[in-house]
Amino acid sequence: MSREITFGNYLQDKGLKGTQQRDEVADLFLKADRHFSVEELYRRVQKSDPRIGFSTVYRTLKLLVEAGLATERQFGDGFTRFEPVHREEHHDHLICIKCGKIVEFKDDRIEELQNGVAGKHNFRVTDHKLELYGYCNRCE
Amino acid sequence: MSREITFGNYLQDKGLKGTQQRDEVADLFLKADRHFSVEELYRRVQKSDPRIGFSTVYRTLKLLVEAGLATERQFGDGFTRFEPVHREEHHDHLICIKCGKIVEFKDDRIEELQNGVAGKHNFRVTDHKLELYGYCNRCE
DNA sequence: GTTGATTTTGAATTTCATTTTCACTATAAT
DNA sequence: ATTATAGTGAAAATGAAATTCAAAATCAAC
Repeated sequence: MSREITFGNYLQDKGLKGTQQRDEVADLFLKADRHFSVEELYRRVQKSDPRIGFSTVYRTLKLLVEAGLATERQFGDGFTRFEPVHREEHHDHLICIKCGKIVEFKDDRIEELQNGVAGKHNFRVTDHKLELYGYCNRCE
Repeated sequence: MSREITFGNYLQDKGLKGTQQRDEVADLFLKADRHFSVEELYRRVQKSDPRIGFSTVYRTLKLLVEAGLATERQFGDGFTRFEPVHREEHHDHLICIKCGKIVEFKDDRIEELQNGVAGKHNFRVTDHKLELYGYCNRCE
């Protein structure tokens, strides 16, 4: 009986209104399927509709997070970044500290070991973050 | 011929001055051997010497990072946290999202797998961050 | 131990990403 | 269409972090 999770459905379920701005921001964000700082997404949004404001991009991104369609991350450069959630699977990041390139990866064995560690400390893990910082082959 | 890495030696090598304030801040920080937000360390410093300012705590913490005696971390609560570096070994964190408890752990097998992943993507990893978020047994 | 060039201090100010405000507009249920 | 409610965007506010600057402290050379 559960509906598909879409931004539109989320808004409706919460009694929030669907607006042209929200749709545009969400579309651009979700279809690009990569990491965005608010600034980056704002610039992209501006190109397709210059009348959409910074606040709206911010607010929409937060709604997407609430809806479970985006996650918020800090890579330590002072800017919060958002990324679309791929419903299938979790992933982690390799970050080049020179050029900023971000590569996603996934390793089931690492996740297993993580659960083992958490168990040893009597934690129930609900989320995790693994980031590897270094130099990509171009910057090396 | 390399000298021991101490804060005093670092300052001297860089032509910086050793001051009472720096010593106090560094001492309290290093000997406490736990995570601090700047605010937290500032409060502790205030108790032993109320005339030491916020900026000095900030600046000293940054110097400690430069000296390799502290690392800077973001746990996503909006405050930068600093922790003394234990020269022996790297460690990761288990964080309770209810009470804020932070447990350190280390798992060599995870580190090995990380290096494997990085290699596959032609990255040379210089640092990494692994954080497991969840509920500790008390908050569960 | 005094000097004096230079660095550090700390209160206050500034910065800057993010959040909030508020007058106005758009949405959607009736 | 009306109306109650929520959303918008420009501007202002917020708050953690960085910076400024006059006064104070440090330290190498005397």
